[in-house]
This record gives sequence, C-alpha cells and structure tokens, in this order.
Amino acid sequence: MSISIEFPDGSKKPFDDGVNVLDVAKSISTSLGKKAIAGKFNGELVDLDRPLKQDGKLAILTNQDADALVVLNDTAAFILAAVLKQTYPKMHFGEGHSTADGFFYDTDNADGQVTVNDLSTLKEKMMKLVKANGEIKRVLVSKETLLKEFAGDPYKESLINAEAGVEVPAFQLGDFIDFGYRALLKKAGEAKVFDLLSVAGAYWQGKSSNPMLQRIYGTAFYKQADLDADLKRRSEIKERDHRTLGRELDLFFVDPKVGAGLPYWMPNGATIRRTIERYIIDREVAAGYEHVYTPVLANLDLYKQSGHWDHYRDDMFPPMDMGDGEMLELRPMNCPSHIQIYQHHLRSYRELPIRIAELGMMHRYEKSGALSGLQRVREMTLNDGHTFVRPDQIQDEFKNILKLMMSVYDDFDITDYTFRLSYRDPQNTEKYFDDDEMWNKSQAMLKGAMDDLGLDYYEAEGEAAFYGPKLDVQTKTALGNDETLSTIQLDFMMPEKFHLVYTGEDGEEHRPVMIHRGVISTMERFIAYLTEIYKGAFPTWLAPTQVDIIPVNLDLHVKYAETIQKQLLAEGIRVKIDKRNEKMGYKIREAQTQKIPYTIVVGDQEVEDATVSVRPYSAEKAEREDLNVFLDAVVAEVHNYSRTGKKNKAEAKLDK
RNA sequence: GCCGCUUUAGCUCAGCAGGUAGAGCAUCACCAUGGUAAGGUGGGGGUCGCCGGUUCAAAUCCGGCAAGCGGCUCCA
Repeated sequence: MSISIEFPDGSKKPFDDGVNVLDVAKSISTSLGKKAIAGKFNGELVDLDRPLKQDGKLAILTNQDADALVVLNDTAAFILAAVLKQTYPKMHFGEGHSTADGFFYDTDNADGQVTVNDLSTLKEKMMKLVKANGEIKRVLVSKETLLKEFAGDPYKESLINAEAGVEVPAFQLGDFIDFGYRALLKKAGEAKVFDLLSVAGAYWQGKSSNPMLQRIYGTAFYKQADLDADLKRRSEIKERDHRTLGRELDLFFVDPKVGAGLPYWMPNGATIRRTIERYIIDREVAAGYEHVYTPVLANLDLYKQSGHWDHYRDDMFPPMDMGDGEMLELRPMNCPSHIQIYQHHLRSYRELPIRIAELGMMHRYEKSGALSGLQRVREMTLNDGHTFVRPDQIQDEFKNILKLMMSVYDDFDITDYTFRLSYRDPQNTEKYFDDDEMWNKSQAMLKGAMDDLGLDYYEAEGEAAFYGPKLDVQTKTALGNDETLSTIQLDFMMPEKFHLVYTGEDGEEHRPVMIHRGVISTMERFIAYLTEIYKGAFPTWLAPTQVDIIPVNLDLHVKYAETIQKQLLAEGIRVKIDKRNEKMGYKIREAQTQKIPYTIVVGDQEVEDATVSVRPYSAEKAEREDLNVFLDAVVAEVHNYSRTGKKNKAEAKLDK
C-alpha cells in the first residue's frame, strides 16, 4: 500500500503507508532531514516519528517556522516537568504546554509550593538535563501504564481519563514520561535556549471553585539572540506601563489610604481627560446623540428591575439603608438611568432612533485582586450611550455606531485592534436572558452586519452580556492582556423589563430595541491605553503642556518669552515659561523627559528677528522658525488631532 | 476573592547574623547667569505599610491585616 503526500509547493509524491515524517523530510533532501523539527500534516502539528497512514498535505517545519516555536516551547515545558518530577517526587501536575509567548507548567507540591526563589535552581537542573542531550521518544502507552506512572496524582489522573482511546500518545525522556503534546523535539539538547520567568497561581482547569496550582512560566527560543531580545522586550514593558508613566508624567495617583481603586487625577492627567471628554462629546453630538446628566445614586429597586442586582450583586457596593425603608445604591451601570430619560416622555416612531449619551460616573466594587492602575478601578466614568431604535433600524444604527468608532480611532491613531462577536455560552444558558429565539436572531443580525461591511472578526462564545450579544473591539495592554476598547450591544431584554414603548404609525404601542454602546470605554481605561500606545508622548492636541518656552537669560529674554506666551494662550495653546534659575541644558532635559511636544528657546537672536528656536520632542536638534509660522503650525496640528497634520480617513473608508 | 512575592524620604533603591536609618534624583537656600539632555556648596525631610507578639532592645525575627506587583477567576 502506498499513500500520496502533497507538499506546500503543490507537488505530490507516493510513500509507503506508515512512513514517518522524518523519512519524508530526508527523502526531499539530506539537509531538510537535518533541519526538520516537526511536520504539519493536514494542518495538524505532528512530530518527526509520527507514521503517516493516509493521503494528505505535509509541510516540514524547520526552526524558521512560527509553529516550530510551539514545538520548542512544548519541549521546554516537558523538560521542566521532568526536572520537577525528579526534584519533588511527591509533586502533582496539572497542565503544561506552550503559550503565545512561552510555556508553563502547573504544579501542586504538598511540601511547600514552588516559589520564584526556586527558579534558578530549577533552571540549572534543566540545563543539566538539556546538556545530557537525551533522546525524546514518541511512545504509545496504555492508560493503565500512565495511571501507574502518575499514581496518586488527581490532576494527571483526570487528564489521562479524559484522553480518547485505550492507548495515549506520549513522550519519553529517560524514565520520565508525559503526554498531551502534539510534537516535541527529538533531542533534549535542541531546547537549550530558554529561561524560567515567574510563578503565579492558577486554578485547576480555570475554575475558581477548583484548587489553586502553582504555574511556572518560562520561554524558549532557537537562538540566544532571540531570547535576549525577548527578555529585553519584557523589561521594556515597564517603560510603556501607564502606571509608571502616570507617575513620571504626574498624571494620576491611587492612594490606598484614601481608597483602593479610586484614582485622583493630577492637573496633567485632568487636562488630557478634559480634552478627550470635550472631543468625544462634540463627536457624539455631531453624530446625533443628546448628552445628558443623571445621578450616581438611585433607588435599589431600579437595579432590581434591570436585573443588575441579580447578576452583579457581588460586584456592587452595598446599598445604603436610609432608615425609612429607602435603599439607595451607587450605580454600577448607566443603562437604567437612560431608560428613565426615554420614559420621561411619550415617544413616537418618528423620533427614533433616540440617542442618549453621557459621560456617566459609575461605581463597582471590583475584587481587590482585580484592581490595576487606571485599567481596573472602583469608580469610573464611562463614555456611555444608548440608542433606542425600531427593529427595522437596528442594522443601520449598528453601522452608524461602527462608523463613529472607527473615525474616532483614526483621530487617536489607534490601529491595533480586532473585532470580536461575543455570543452567549450555549453550554451555560441559564446565565443569560431566557429567550432562545432572541439570541439566535440577534447573533445572526450582528454577524450579518459585519459581513455586510466586509470587516474581519472572530467569534467568541460565552462573552456576551447577560441581556444580549455584542460586538467588542479588542486590544492589548502593555503587559499583553486583552482589553475591550469599544462595544456595541444589542438588547431586547431591558425594553421588556421596563415596558418601553413608542407609538407606531398604526397608533399602537410597539417595543423599541436598545443598543448599548461605548466608543472609548471609560475615561480611566482609555487614558491608560493611550498612555501605553503613545509611550507617554501624547500628540500635541492631548499633551498637558504643549509648548515649553526657555529663555536663555532670565533678565534679558523673559519679556519676549511672555509676548510669545500671550499669543499662544490667545490661540488656546497650553504653554509654560521655565523661569527657574537653572542652566538651559537642565531645562531642556526636563522638557524632553516630560515629553512636551515643543520646546522653544529664545535668546538674543530670536528677539532680534522675531523667531523661535524650536525643538520638537525626541528631535536631536532645534531649528529656527518665524514665530508666526510656528504658531500657525501648532494651531493646525491641534485642530487635526495629531502631530503630523494628517486628516481623518476612516469616515471616507466606510462612507459608501 | 485565590496563589506567590513585595511594602524603608516625593521618586528609584541600599541597610536586615536584632542595638531606634543611608545614597542618588527631587525639594529649599546660597554661589554660578549659562545657546539645546543633569553646574557647585550647604540644609531640611522618614515614629522603616498598619496592628500585635518574642526580646533588655525590632526596619531587621514571628503572627494577623491592608495595599501594591505577577498571574488565575471575574469584568454589565
């Protein structure tokens, strides 16, 4: 019997049934046989020993392929486990494998958990094992044998029992055996470039009701230079972290003595925030939204009616008992407030869509372990809006919102994001509003709208709100954690619960649909995000101080500096004169470390011919410019929401 | 909330075989009046996160709590 293997270049070759991947690689060329790390057979990662028993497409992976890194990191995880087993014979093991940027292994040790202090010893032992360069063999073993191998280990036992079939494909190095990998390197010595990074708790199988294991994180590469670069990248994350920059640039602080998760905005941060708030209100008003103000406190009944109390009680501040039977609640969400606005008048079908928006302050009692700088706080101001539409207006309104969102991203130079369609979890429907037809219909509606617009997205089950599916715009923080930047949520439930109606053309009452949407998230989270993507160098229109004027000589040039300041202030530019009794170099250094967009120096030459010496942030040197030219350029830049004077392009893109 | 680690001056950090604290930057004063990334000298500033225990004596050892950090869970 022979099988036909197709290669990436489209060519096909016959092989004996049961030929292994390595032999196929060798048959192509000796060098490929040497370089081969694993294969990809019909899209599935396979190790070199794997016998091929059917026709299919095969790609031989070398260390140039991205998937080869998966094999390497899986191998590193395997070697770590081998060392752990040898070091702590009583240790129990959870899962362990490669991740997007490294590998991990979950452990549970009765005689004291592994801590960061143990990592260097473990690393040394791994190095030793790697140097011994033993062969890693693929073996098929019975579940029985594996169960004996991991006797007394409840986690491994459950993993073994979860395997399909009687025999489990496993890998063996010396007398250590482990399973759950698709492909590993053939020689332990090939996994010599790695590092152990950290230890963190992780629930067994990701369930918080399960015991917590210790997860050991590491990363591995084929070349030392790649590892060095990666370690450097990890250490540079701190320079981009909004908490570090927030302190350095004096944007905000959180002081546990006056309240964990309750940020204080310093003048610099407040300036950025105010600028963004004015911007987004203007954009939304221009897009047909009516901005309102509603109270941060409401009768608890409001949240009982909306369902928030039922679903999120644990994450809400406890109600205030006013003593006369009234219970007041710090609002955790604005939607019920905007529903009150809608209900305050009788609504006609002619008015819809009605778009209500607010920079609404909310309070949520986030768990202490979840708090993080401005990214997770207990008091936040949400760029919130609710549009009330007729069912036939849903798709159009969805597109309107999306258009606004992308246009706003353009003004902030936000380019790194993905769309996620968030559906309910079909395995766990009791968490959600109970109406199968509604879910199926609205999920299909969202998908249809995205397909219509030709936008790429991925689908995620279990990420919906309890009242409806949503489109989330996902991005990443400096640390690489996922974060929702914007969201559009379809809601058929709240209108039901609050008996919302409008009078139709037929004179009858009809139920509107609510669309919840947030364009720039909360002010807190958005500014944290911007701080990270700009690395603290805010574009001119957002920068707390836009121009810093440094007079060469305090006696001779301050007057001219003040004339310039007056002119800039008249144009609404945020400008400061550095009148401190310090040397120029000192002031320039500080202006640069504070990432002020423009530092201008004025001395005799500038006074004489009405110029300024301009040094933009991060520029190596200054250039002299006519004062009026500089002024016009800065003003234009601020109006274009940028530092480069470019115009918004997203609107044109979607405006078809 | 859970696991691990951490908490000393405004910031970054040192001190920790137990004897009530140091550096650099910042701040203040004085000198220097300087043309594009830190000029010099001097001064002030901390009940060492909080509470309790061991001890003649605790920043240092032990326990509890809180907060921060890295994750996990959660995130309307």
